[in-house]
Order: sequence, then C-alpha cells, then structure tokens
Amino acid sequence: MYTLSEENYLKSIYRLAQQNGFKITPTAIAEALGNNPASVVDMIRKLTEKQLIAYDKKKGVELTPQGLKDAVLIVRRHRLWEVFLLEKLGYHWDEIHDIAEELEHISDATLADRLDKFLGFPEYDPHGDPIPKANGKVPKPYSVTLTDLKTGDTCRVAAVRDTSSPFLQYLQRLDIGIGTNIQLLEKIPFDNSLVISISGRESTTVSQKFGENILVD
Amino acid sequence: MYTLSEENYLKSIYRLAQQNGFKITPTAIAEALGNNPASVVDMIRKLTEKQLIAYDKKKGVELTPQGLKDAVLIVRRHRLWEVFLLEKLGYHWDEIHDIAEELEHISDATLADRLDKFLGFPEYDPHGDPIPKANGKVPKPYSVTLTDLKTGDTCRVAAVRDTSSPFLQYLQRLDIGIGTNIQLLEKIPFDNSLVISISGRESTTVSQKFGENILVD
DNA sequence: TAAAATAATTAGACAAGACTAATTTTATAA
DNA sequence: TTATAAAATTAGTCTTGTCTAATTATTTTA
Ligand SMILES: [Mn+2]
Ligand SMILES: [Mn+2]
Ligand SMILES: [Mn+2]
Ligand SMILES: [Mn+2]
Repeated sequence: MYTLSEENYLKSIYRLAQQNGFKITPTAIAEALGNNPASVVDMIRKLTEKQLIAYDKKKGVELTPQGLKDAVLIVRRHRLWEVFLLEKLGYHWDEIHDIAEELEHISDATLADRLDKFLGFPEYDPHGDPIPKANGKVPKPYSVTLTDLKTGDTCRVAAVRDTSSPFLQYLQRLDIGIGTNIQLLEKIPFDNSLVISISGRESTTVSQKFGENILVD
Repeated sequence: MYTLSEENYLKSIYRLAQQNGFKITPTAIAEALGNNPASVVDMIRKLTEKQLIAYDKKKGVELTPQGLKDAVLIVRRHRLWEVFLLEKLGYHWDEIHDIAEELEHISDATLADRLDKFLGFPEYDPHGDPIPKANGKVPKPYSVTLTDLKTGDTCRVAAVRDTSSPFLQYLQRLDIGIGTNIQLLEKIPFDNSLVISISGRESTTVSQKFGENILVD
C-alpha cells in the first residue's frame, strides 16, 4: 500500500482532523509526529500528488475521500491490534500503543477483518476509542471531558484522550480505568484544578490538563 | 534493535547456513534476497562492523555468536506468527509466509514469549520447521528428503523446504500436508522423477525438485 | 598455464525521508 | 500601519538501502 511514513502522516492528519475546529498546519503535523516542519512540507507535497490530501493555505491540510478511507483503515488496524495485545497477550493498557504503532502497518487484504472476527468484533479499543468498522464507518467517539462537567455531576470514564504511558500509569495509580465512576466535587477557580471523588472514595485533586484527557459518558 | 533490512539479511544468512555444506558468498545472499551483489557487499561491510557477521574470502560469510542469537530470535518470531495466522486467524499454509515476513520485525522485548505462551508453546510451525525456544535453543530440523528414500520405503511428511505459494498450492492439490503418509514406489533413472503413493492411493509421479523439498520422518 | 567465464568489488547515482540554516510569507502587536 | 514575531518554504545536506556500469580477482576450462 503506502510507506510506513506515509501511513503515519495520514493517521496523524486524521487524528488532528478529529479534534476538530483547528486548522491543520504544517507546524501542527510536525508537532504531532515529532518531526521538523520542513520535512512535513515535503510530505505534504508527496501526499498531495498522490491525491490523499489537499492543502490550501487558508484551510490548511484536509484528507481527500481516498485519504480518509485509508487513514480510517490504519486506525482500525491500530485499535484492533491493541485489543489483541491486551486481551490475548496480557499486556497492560500503557504498553500496547507503541507496539500497535508498528503492527498497524502490516498490510494484508484480509488481516484486519480476520483479527476483528477473532476478537469478537470489539466496539472500542482498550483506551475507549471506537474501532472503525470493516466498511469504513466510524462510531462516534466520546467528546465530553471531565472539565465539561458541572460541580456535583457524576460520570463514568468512557475513554482517555492521551494514550501515553505516563498518563495511563498515573491513572492506574489513581485506580481509574474505563468504566470507573467519578464525581466532580469542586472546580478550583485559580487554575481550574478539579477536586474529584473516584469510585465514591475520598477526594483527590487533579489538574485541568488531566481533566481534559478524560472522556466521560 | 536493527533495521528491517539488517534483520532480513541476518535471517537470510542464517537460513543459508542451515542448508549447510555451502560457502555463503555475496552472490548466494543476493540470490536469496533478490538483491544485487553490489548491495550485498555494502551490507556485509555494515554487519561486519556491527560484529554480527564475519567475512572471510576463503570461508565466506559466517554469523558471529551475537549475530546467530539475533537471527534465531527473528526466525522464532517468524514461525510463531505463522502458527498464529494459521491457527487463530484461519489462513491457509500458503498465505502465511509473506505476512510473517513483516510481523517478524515487530520488536518488543516480551512479544514473542507472550505469543508463544498464547499459542501453547508450539514445537513446529505450519511448514514443519522447528520453532526456536525462548532461550535460543533450536530443535533439530528434519533433514531426510523424499529423494533420500529407497524404493518401497514408506514415510510421513514432516516438513516442507520450500514455503512458496506455488509449491504449497501444488501440495494442496495433491492432498499432501504435514503428516501425510507417502510410499516411494519407483525412481525413474532418466530424470530422477519419483513415483509415489499418497495416503495409500493410486500412484502419482513427481519431479526430483519436488522430492527435494519434502522432508520426511 | 593461458584464456575465458564467473564472482567480487568499487565508483557513482538515485529515491525516500529526515535534518539545519536561510529566506520568504503571514500574522500579531505596538 | 509599520515593526516584530511566528510560520512556511526553499536550498542544501545526510543516511539508508538500493541500483548500474566498470573494474579487479578468482575460478574454470581448454
Ligand atoms: Mn505507526
Ligand atoms: Mn488506543
Ligand atoms: Mn522479513
Ligand atoms: Mn514457516
């Protein structure tokens, strides 16, 4: 199909497009991938030539229908492999992302669908992200964060936005996982810190950044 | 660990060393990988610098202890993934090699061992090749071929040497798989063709090349 | 053993994908 | 609206891994 780099760019652009509202600039892509903007400009040219993206200085980078289709398939593979690694091989949720980052590039026409079937057609990956269907349909992701709640509200953790080890390990320490119940007790006006109760236990204070990375039901 | 190319070279050199007796020359490696000898000479230099191989014009290319250890691990991953693809995802034995060729490069410290456990510590891959153990020990591969038999001998198919689709599909057509019983009825002196009986059925004639690629018990 | 064939090596090129440094555009602020 | 800062782009370099063509070594064969 495509090179490893092309696929990583496509997926990165897709993810940036998901967190919508923002214009997708070379700089934004560079930051997301940890690359230099100059390199990104090169790749934008290449993907534009291949008709996978369109670049307009005003609108920024956008996926074409073909680019979107391909990006979704890569995300599908990534999330299915994550389920496999966690459920079948016993990895923890903070270990699977990087391995899936490699596995997602294995290109075989029927691999994703077979894996999907083998796993029992899971709806969500271990981080709560929806797994795109074989037909390219993507279930709507969760979008309400902990910071969106009003004081006193109770919610269920549905997904995490940040899937990095440091964040997931922090969650583990706080005994928070997908499905955990959280009540927002108080918002500190000074820095928007959140005072919360996890699974009905005594209160804990977490940062605004923390709250923005917890998606709730 | 290493680049994809380095790993493919290591594995290729290992496999050539297994079919022992022959000196491993740049040309031999080039043929095995479908590369140009000039490219191979470059890589020989690189792997020599990394102390993974030693190259002596008289003795040809040899793996160092470190190179051997690494090569065996790649082969282990390859064969474990093949078992996974066949047993868990329902692929046929002629479809799995190329996918495993990519999967073998996924580098994670514990992945192979977890997969091994998940699969129930299989001894052989779907082509009858022994799966190296986690400690690096490699069970002795089968070495007697159909052509080594005497007229009248009966044997059990233990492994196949060639794992390409055309060969495996031919075997499928003849209804030969791992475990099939074959009796050598006659050797044609002209071209060493073999007249055989598969699972006790009526006789079939196969070529010398065919016979050399069937390993028996 | 000399000629011919084959193998190995060197030299030089190229594509992909990254970088740095310099320059040009565009946006922001005084 | 001009000066300043930030972003985008260009130009040139580098590494990896490949190639072709030319050259040098080594084997075969006559
Ligand atoms: Mn990736
Ligand atoms: Mn995930
Ligand atoms: Mn490979
Ligand atoms: Mn195999």
